[in-house]
Amino acid sequence: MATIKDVARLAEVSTATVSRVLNGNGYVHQGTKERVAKAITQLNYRPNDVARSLFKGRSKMIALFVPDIMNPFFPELARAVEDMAKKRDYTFVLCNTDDDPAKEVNYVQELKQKSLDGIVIVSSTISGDFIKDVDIPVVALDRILHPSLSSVTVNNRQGAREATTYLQELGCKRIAHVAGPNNVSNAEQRLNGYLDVVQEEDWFRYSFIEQGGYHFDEAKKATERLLTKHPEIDGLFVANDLMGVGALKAAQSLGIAVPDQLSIIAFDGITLGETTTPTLTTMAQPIYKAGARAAEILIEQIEQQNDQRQVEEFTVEIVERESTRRRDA
Amino acid sequence: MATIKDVARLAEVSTATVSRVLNGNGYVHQGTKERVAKAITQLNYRPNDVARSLFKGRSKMIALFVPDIMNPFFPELARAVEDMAKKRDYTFVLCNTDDDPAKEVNYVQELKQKSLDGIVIVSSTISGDFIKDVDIPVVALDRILHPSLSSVTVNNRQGAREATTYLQELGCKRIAHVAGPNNVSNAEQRLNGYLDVVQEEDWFRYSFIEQGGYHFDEAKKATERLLTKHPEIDGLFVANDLMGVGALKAAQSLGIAVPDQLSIIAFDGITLGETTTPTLTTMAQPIYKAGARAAEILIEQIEQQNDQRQVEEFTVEIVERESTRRRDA
DNA sequence: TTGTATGCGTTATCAC
DNA sequence: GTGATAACGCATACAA
Repeated sequence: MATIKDVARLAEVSTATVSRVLNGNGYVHQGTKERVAKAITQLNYRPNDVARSLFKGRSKMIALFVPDIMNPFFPELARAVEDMAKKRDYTFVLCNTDDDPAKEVNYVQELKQKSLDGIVIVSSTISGDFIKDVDIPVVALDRILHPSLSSVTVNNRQGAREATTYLQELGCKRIAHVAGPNNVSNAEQRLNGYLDVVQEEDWFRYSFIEQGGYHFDEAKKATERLLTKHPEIDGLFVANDLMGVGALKAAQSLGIAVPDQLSIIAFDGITLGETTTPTLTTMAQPIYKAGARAAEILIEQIEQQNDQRQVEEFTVEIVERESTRRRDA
Repeated sequence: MATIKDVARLAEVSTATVSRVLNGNGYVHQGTKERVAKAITQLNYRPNDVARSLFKGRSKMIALFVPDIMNPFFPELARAVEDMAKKRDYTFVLCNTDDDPAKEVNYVQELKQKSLDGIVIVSSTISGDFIKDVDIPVVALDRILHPSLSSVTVNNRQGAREATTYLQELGCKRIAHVAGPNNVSNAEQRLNGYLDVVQEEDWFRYSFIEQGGYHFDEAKKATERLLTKHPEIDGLFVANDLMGVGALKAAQSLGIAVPDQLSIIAFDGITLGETTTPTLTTMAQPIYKAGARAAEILIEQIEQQNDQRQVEEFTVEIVERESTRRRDA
């Protein structure tokens, strides 16, 4: 690989001048500029980003932390962040944290050694105190982590209210909820939204709620428990789509017809919900937009175009598919 | 961040000595070693990887190129490569190429400026001539790219034969194929495996084959065409699971019962096939193992533990689920 | 408008 | 055993 010295030699100028034309800084005579440009193309010269990083202390790299890219919610988020990174000339690093705080801290450590410029993080486990002391920009995505951080989320509580109300309007009389993990902010908000709507109903009891931990299998079992102990359930709000598919499977295994006997609505709007039979009604997030916006905020923060904390909340929208149907009166 | 100089000063030695204890190179007195170690912990010193990279010309980073992480085949591959990277102390960069040769070339360019150490690539579009001239190690995964490259794949042709034979053994008399794109090596191999089994059958005609381009929607349409023009089809081999789900949907929309009237078997073994109704029978690849092995070979090549080209082929295995059933005689 | 010199934080070479 | 010091490739402060 040619270096800036080779270019300087060929163009018969100093390296400083080459650097100037490279970065468009300072004055440089039109004629020499052209000589340098010619030398650059002749040698097919590309600046060494590592040397640049060393000098600048910045690397033009950002990372996305997700619990596990194999969870079908995250690929679209990853794609969005990567697209924005590329658009802004950043390299995209992906880290799977398994919701393990030790791994998260370890990643931060290693990436800082590489002068990583910033992190978009989806996490509920990392200590807020740790993350606020990380001295590079961090943007929380999908879940709130710490009040000092910028974040991009959706209106989970309101969305959950709408989902539950939708089931009511369909004519469901007994609406249960398969909840996400109780230490995750968005799961709590979805639970609260559900409670907002049903808590005052005379039939309501807490036994209409079961934990599904955002996992397919757990949700399937949770749904089986719900439908067994409360056969009167005719509507189910599930905290995310992955669990929603688990719920679908549970109903099937118990011989309960969806949507004829039971309407199911979930949350997220991932593609998975379009491939099941019946397809899954859901409160769809603008997943791609949220991911892209998080990356954009991060980059603005890195480049100090906008240094202050930003909190953005997108709106979810119902997507009616086959797993819900109006009940006959 | 503390630097090696700070450590040297605190331990009252030279930076050279600190470097020695850091890397375990050269002789250093036990006592000084301890002093240095103490200074390191006291300052919470971490070496600057950028400076190291600049000196060494290597970055301890590897990349994975995939067409699109949103395609459900790739997240497991990405996870595998990332896990192996982490295990060997490499940082993991993810690139979505959209099967666009220009983007691929551009990524290579930019990553080389960052001294990226190597690439695991899933691609059918990049020019083999270009990639063989990339002067860092490259390992092809899932698809063959160029004869000079190391690669990790599966026995596509044999797997396709087994899938087709399996349908025959089930009693299917007219077996059609929804094929992948015709410029992709593994898709061609799967098509050939199908042909190996059915080409000599007297009923066989090329109209039993339709292109699905490895896309859900295309496969759905292709299947509708197949089942419309050949209502006698009772067995379908689909070139991958994503398309298999599309085929399932097509059959449903035509009112054809799977597996009662039509048995469907696909290829890959991704999780998606477990969530459909009926679940999808498939020739399952050891996706995670293949990804991990590709990364391992890459790293061996980078670290010159094993410099020569490696070609590994894993074996696929049938996973019988609900989309196939023995036909009554 | 351009060149010289210095530093970014490491590692390796060569003395001592 | 240990310490100066050059070098990795670039960008900037300062001179000219």
